[in-house]
Amino acid sequence: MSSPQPAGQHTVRRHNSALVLNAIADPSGHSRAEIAARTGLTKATVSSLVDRMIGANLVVEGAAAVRPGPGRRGTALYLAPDGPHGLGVEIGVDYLATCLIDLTGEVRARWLQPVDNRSLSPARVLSRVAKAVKTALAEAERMGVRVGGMGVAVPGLVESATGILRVAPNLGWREVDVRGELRRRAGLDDIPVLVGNEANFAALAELWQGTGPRDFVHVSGEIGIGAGIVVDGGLFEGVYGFGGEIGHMMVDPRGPECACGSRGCLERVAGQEEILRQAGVLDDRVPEELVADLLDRLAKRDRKALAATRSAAKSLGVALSGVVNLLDLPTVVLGGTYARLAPWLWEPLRAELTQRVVSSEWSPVEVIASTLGAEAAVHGAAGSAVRAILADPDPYVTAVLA
Amino acid sequence: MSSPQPAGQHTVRRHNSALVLNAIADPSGHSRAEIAARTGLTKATVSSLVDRMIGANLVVEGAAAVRPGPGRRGTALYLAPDGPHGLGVEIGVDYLATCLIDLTGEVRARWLQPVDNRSLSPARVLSRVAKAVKTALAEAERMGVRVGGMGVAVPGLVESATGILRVAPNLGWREVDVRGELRRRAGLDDIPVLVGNEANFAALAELWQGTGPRDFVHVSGEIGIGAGIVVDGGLFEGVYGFGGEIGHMMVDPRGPECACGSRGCLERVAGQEEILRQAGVLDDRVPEELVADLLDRLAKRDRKALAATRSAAKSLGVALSGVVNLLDLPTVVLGGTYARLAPWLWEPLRAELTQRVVSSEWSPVEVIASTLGAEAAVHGAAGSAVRAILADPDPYVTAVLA
DNA sequence: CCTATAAGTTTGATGCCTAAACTTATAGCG
DNA sequence: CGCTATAAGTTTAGGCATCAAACTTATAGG
Repeated sequence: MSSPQPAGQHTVRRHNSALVLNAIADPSGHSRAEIAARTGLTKATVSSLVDRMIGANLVVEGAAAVRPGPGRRGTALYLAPDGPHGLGVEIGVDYLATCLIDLTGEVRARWLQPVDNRSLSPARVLSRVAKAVKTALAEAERMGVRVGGMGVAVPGLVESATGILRVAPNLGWREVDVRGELRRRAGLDDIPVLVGNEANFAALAELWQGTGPRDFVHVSGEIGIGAGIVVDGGLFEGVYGFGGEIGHMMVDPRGPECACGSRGCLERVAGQEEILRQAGVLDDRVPEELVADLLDRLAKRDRKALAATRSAAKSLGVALSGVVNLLDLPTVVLGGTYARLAPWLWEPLRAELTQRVVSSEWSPVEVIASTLGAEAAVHGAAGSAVRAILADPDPYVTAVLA
Repeated sequence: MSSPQPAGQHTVRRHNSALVLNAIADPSGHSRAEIAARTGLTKATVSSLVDRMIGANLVVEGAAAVRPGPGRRGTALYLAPDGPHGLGVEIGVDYLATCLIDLTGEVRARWLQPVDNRSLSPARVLSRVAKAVKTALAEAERMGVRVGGMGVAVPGLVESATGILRVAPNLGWREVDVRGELRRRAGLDDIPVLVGNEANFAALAELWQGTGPRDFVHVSGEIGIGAGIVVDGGLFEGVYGFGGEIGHMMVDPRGPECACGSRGCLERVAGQEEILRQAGVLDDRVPEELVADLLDRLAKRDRKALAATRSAAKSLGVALSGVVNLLDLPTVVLGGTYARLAPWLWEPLRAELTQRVVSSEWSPVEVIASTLGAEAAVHGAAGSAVRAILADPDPYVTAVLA
């Protein structure tokens, strides 16, 4: 826990810089005068802060806005498309993804390579990752943009203070210092690196996509089941960063045994693998094909597939109603494979939630499907870097101008 | 959601006032120079802020500190014992409690009246409460202290934005505007009133008591089972204020039917009533006597009592491991009746948590029993008022000095 | 071309903080 | 007893970010 810091004038500027930049982030483009009106600052202050941010290449002036009536036209302000970019990396179980994202959240470059990372040692995987990072950095240099930060999504428990990956069951990793290794192997001396759980980054991607809710729990089921909790527009990580573990919440004490040693864990009962097994489509094809097969059978109203999905939805509803009761969240977002299964999950899931959530009478729980595809986590990872700048631009501005 | 506010010099003073006052809150008593050193502010700034707070009667100077070596002695600063007090009210199911608390958290006056509030209409209960509030305010006037705020603990779901009690099952209340009614009936025009859930206030009392953990979940089981979640020294309330509902988390899908319509809810399976029933001590005596009987039997190693308690502990462990996995909390605090049962709950509870919490290998979950008695909730309610001032003293100071 | 209106800049004042000098108070020592 | 070193607390001058208000620039409409 860092001890609280005293405030001075610089604190004021820092706060107001963030306030102004977030007003500018509106893609419709506002003038300095409009920003002043909507932030409550004076035009003079806004001008002064905007000048600094233009100098640091966070903001650009656009064309004069067309506005009816008399008076001078304001110059619209936008986030600089060639401002600092965020680099996202995802170490998946069977692929490696990277992308470059600009301040507006637009993806400017992406890479995807299928690799079976389970069969490789962490050292080999990390050297591949380092190579991918170098490729992305080279591309950023070619584009003439600065990389302001980097996010790395991993399918495991990451200790937020140290960035150490404590365990990634589906990767077979334990105690890997992902941040340190990447710093060393890819030469990232001056770029902030944030390592985090894949489900959490996916939830953040959902948050930053469009104008969705600011409070929700995002569940995604691929190999495991992960949840990302977003409260008041920020990720809830927990004290050590291990928050959002929902996979081993117990749904049935007499349920099937789980690899973790307990019985009836959500992951074991409502995970992708169990749905496929119960639907009778589990064989040695790649997951993607199996899911496609399942969706096909669901569309054809296959009895076993429907029953399997319905049963999973009910278990998911039990676990999620616990989450919602505890955290009082108005929205559940289905991500990953659950997003694709959403049409069949919806009704039983909603029924469970309505019945079990104590406050549903006053604040009904909304269930929505994510519109982001499989790349949600990389986007979230890349986005975390640019969002860090948007949320607190002044240190970046000061560093650039110095 | 309130839109973000611009910062100015007043924001700086406000922030630093809180910083300084929190340093002064250390009961060992520090001089201005020490406060300056530990906050990072200059002596000049600290002097200026302290002068204002002395003027507003939040801080008093004590005797000169005895310190070895040469040099002038500093004057120790303390929270003013006669500064603003907090008024706490608890509307229990079968009692009404009030208390006055000073800035240091010391209880300066307390009242308790047994009343069966279930059998009375909300209007009648509220008029009793208003009377109790008036008594407390009169006592505060007699003591010559100002009442800076008031907290009201109720056993139900309170919407934080409006202060409306949506439902209190064990009281049989629905949609009661407790804040508005009390304001009207007790004439509290200029005193801030905060209405909240009893379990949440109990958790806050635990937080403010001594130097315990800043992140924990506090479970208390009286009639229902309530949880208060404290994260980073603040209560996690959820979007609408309905957070911390743990009583209807499902522990066994084939368990006994619950009044809520589901089966195997934690409250039904591990609540005080079920423990007493399974132990064979449930009759028409008052709850206090029944619990005493149970404790007696446990001390005498009564088989049925031990089995009942153990079974409840396991169920509690299942539910709490879900909570801890989700929120990554390092500590579970047992409150209310569970605190008294703690010696018999510990072992099975810890076993469940260790087995089920995914991150327990890196951050073992600590289980502790609350040292606060049945009055935790009133203390928390009263404390919330003084803590509001301590957390942000400047508006109060400005108002008093104006 | 003049007027009204609005955007954006300049200027002076205000408030809070800092640094450094200054005053006050105390122990240790000859 | 008085001198010196040391530390607490106060005073003063200066910096900095904001604000209010005056000022400059730009545009529509008559």
